[in-house]
Amino acid sequence: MTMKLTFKEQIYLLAKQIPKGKVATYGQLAKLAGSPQAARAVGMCMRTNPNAPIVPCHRVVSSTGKLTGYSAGEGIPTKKKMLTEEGVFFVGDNVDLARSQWQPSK
DNA sequence: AAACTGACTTCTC
DNA sequence: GGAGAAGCCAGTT
Repeated sequence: MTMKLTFKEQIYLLAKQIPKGKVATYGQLAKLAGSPQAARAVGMCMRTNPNAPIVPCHRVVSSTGKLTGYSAGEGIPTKKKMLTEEGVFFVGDNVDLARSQWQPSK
């Protein structure tokens, strides 16, 4: 049978699929991974894993578009800067999800 | 194996 | 829309 990927493995695979200029919410990834209520677990995976270069965790934000946590650089400020550079739309300090949320194909 | 933790989400006021 | 409280999940100790 197939190798059962751990929850975080799936999260990483999904995160890597987020296109530049778009963002996904923790809950969104959780849902795509098969656990709609595991948004919290998703955040933890990002935090407990220093694989920043292979996983664009800066493209993952909260359901309100707020930038929560970021271990690299200056933290949130750096995260916002990176997203802005990629062309993500902002409304103040929050991402304009209406325009910049990733919409994966089914 | 149990308890604690946390980069979440949703509800109510 | 902001502040506070409760619920849920997987990982770590």
